[in-house]
Order: sequence, then C-alpha cells, then structure tokens
Amino acid sequence: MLQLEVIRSEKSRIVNGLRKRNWSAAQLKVINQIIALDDQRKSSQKEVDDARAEMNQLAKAIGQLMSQGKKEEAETQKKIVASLKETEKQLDEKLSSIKQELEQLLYTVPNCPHKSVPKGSTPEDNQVFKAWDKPFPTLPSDAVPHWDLAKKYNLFDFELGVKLTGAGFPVYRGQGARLQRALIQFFLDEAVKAGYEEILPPHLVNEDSARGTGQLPDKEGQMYHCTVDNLYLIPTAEVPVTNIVRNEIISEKDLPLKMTAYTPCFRREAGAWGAHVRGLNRVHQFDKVEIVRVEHPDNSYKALMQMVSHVSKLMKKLDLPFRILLLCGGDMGFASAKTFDFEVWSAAQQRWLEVSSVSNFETFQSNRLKLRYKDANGKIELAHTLNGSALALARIVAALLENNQTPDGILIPKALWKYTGFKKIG
RNA sequence: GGAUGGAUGGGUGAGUGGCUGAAACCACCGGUUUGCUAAACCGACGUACGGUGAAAAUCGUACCGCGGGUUCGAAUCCCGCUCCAUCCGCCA
Repeated sequence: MLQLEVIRSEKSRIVNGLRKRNWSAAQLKVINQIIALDDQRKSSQKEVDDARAEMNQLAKAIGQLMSQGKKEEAETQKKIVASLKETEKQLDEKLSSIKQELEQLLYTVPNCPHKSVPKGSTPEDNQVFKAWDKPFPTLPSDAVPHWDLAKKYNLFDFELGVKLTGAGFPVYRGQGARLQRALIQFFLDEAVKAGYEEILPPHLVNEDSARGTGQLPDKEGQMYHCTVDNLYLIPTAEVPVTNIVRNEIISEKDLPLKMTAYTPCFRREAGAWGAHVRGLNRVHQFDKVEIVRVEHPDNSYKALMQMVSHVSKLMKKLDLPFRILLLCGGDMGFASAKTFDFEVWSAAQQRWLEVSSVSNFETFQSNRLKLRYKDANGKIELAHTLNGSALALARIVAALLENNQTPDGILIPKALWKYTGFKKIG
C-alpha cells in the first residue's frame, strides 16, 4: 500500500498518477478522505497519549506514597486514576476505529504509476516498447497448435490430468516432461549466472506471507487454500521469496538482494475460462522461474531495465519471436508502478501469449512488508522491490512446440540441448 | 497422534508487581593503540506513532510471541490462542 506521508506530501503526483489508471473524480475523493482521516488519527492519538501520560505519572506518585506509608493520600489518587481510565478507554476505542477505517481506505488505493507509464484503460493502450522486427517462423502447411502436437508426440495429456486431479492440470510425459525439466534448469542456470541467489522455497505459505505480498485480503479467491492448516498454495514464487525479507532492516551495503527461485505455481483462475484458453495457454498448475530484487530506491529503475534485458536474453537464446510491451496505467497490476510484459509469438495459434511480467513495485510492497534498509547515517527507509518471470514455462512450451514444428519433428533450440539430451522431438 | 517444556532487543541470555526499554556477554558500528591484521581498551548501539524545533535535538506514548483480564501500576500474576523445542508413536 501507499505510504501515508507520501500521499500527504506528494498529493498532486499521486492524484495525477491515479488518473492514468482511469480513476474518476469521484474515486479520487478517497485521497482527501484519507488525509482527513489521518488528521483525525493524529489528534486522536495525541489525546490518548496525553491521557496515558497523566495516568502513568499518577501511578508513579501512588507508588511513592505507598512506600512512604501515606495510605490515605494514595487512596484519593487512586480514585482520580480510575476516572481517567474511563476516558482513556473511550479515546482509545475512537482511535482504533479511526485507524481501522484508514487502513481499509488505504488498501483500496493502487500504486501510483511511474511518470513514464502511458495513460490508457485496455490492453490495446499498451505501448510496444520493443517490437519484433524479424519475420515470423514459416510453418509447414499441415502445422497444428501445441495441443495437437502434444497428442501426436505424447508430450502431455490433459485427459489424464482430469482423471488424477481435474481440468487444467496437465500430465507431462516422456520428452514433454524432460523438456519441462530442461527449461527449468536452463532458466535457473541463467539467473544464477546473472548473479541471482538460487532459492528453493516452500510451496505453501501461511497467512502472514500471503498478506505480506498482497494476495490477502483481496485475492484469496485466486489461491488454493488448505483450510485444515490454514496454508495457501503459492500462486507464484514471488510470495515466499519476497517474504524472506518481511520485517527486515537491511544494511544499505547489502543491497541489492537478487534472488531466483523455481516453483510450481497454483492458480484457481476462478471465472477466467472462456475463449483462447485451450491447451497450455491457461492452466491451474504451471512451472515458473522467478527473479526477485530488493533495491535501493535510487537504483530500482536501472534494475528494472536489467531484468528486462535478462528476460530478453532468455527469449533470444530460445530463438523465440517476442515483443515487449510497456503496460498502460489501466492494464497494470494493482501493486505495480511500472510493468513490462513479454509476449511470445505462437505461430500456429497466430497470436501473442504473455510469458513474463517484469515490475517495479517501488515501496508499495515493502510498505506492507515492513522491508527497510538503513543507510550510512543510520536513517531507515523503505526499500524498493521488483520481480519478474524468467520465465513461465507452460506458454513458452506452447510457443516452442508450435514454432519449431517440421515434417520430421519438433526442433529443440540449441541452448537446451545439453539439458534435454535430445535435439528433436519425434 | 500422546507427554513435557518454552517464546525477552541482531544472537546467547538475566529478570516473578513500581528503582526495567529492559543486566551481562557476543556480534555490528565509531574511536584509541598498531607497519598491516588481530588482540586490548574506550564509546555508541531497538522499532513505530505523535508533540516542540529550521536543524541538531528533545519530550510523550506503545511494544518483552499474539489477544484479553486482574491492579493505582504488568516482561513479571490469571485466561485464551499461535508458534517452537524435546521425548514417545508413525513415516519419506
């Protein structure tokens, strides 16, 4: 969530930013409400503090009177404290209800887009940051989408997944399974080479962690929930990995923190089914290698571009046609200040598929996480967090299979040979 | 699943009603000494919110796992919860 002090001190910037997210004048009123409520909070807090200070003083005085044996005097003082206690209780209730209301309002405000983010409301308003300027792969005349290729070469099986679990849980097998493992290994190796520490986190997290990265209280419908133990299956490695630094104060000289993790991702995708979701385009469980960074605020946008170029490199090594979009305000995630999406060209489906989303959250996440750093002067500030997929497997596999199909089989990109152990499927 | 014990600052750990925001030690940081390092010595060393102040600073409040209660006063007493450790059972 946004910092109160920032909303107060940079109100016009925040308001302009929210306009890029197509916030109406009516919606923007919440900003003034927040500021007014915060004023109330401050004065209310002062009242409570003052009342408590008085009580503390009296309590101390009573202690002294008792030790001097002046019981009578102590008794009269006690009565004064008792009445003070009543008013303190009322003031305190008022304060906590103000605080609660304030927090709820703050939760409704998304991050303020960076000044370079274009205005817009739909995916059509996204800017093409880097277009694909080479020809698309030409496919044989009998080319088919990946779900048909999967059947032909026995790479993964949706019906079997239904038998074991349900729709959207593919079973990979044979060369299809091996290709998954090869991609994971390749992506992890590339991330480690780029200086990211490899993390293998739990795939279930507790409520605090789900809250820390903002999945709760809003998006609980998107996560699988083990109610017996009150644990959540992670929708992305971002959740456990970013929560590593929840409630931490990091020494400035230890920044940046660069971490990478492979995990399966579990998403209920409630209500998301419809057209264009065949095959691997949308599934409940998929594999992903994530990269996460904790950065000094001065460096976070440079870091964002480094992450973008890291992902670009992966796409190039896999010989996949891709483009990079700079998301407009309306299409950006709630917590993001600036997001680049990577899309891969799926030649048989003749459409772009999103395979990576790289974002700078500035202090939006760290505010809730209480993730801070201490600078050389001992001053404590919120750090910036960033993350991105590098990369998400299912759709990469879809594109890989479709784009590389030939009459003799599916060609594996050279970069993967040492991981797959084969150069061709079929 | 059964039994016991425990949760205090970055770490170890003292503290059973007021003199405790919290001893001591270790780590970290600054300094002295030193050819360098180490050792030794000296010093500083929590976080959040709020008040005053241009600032340095200073004052108030809260926080000893979380929530509630007793009391003029709670890290300390009582109740509930969560988590952790150990032993037994089961088991990859």
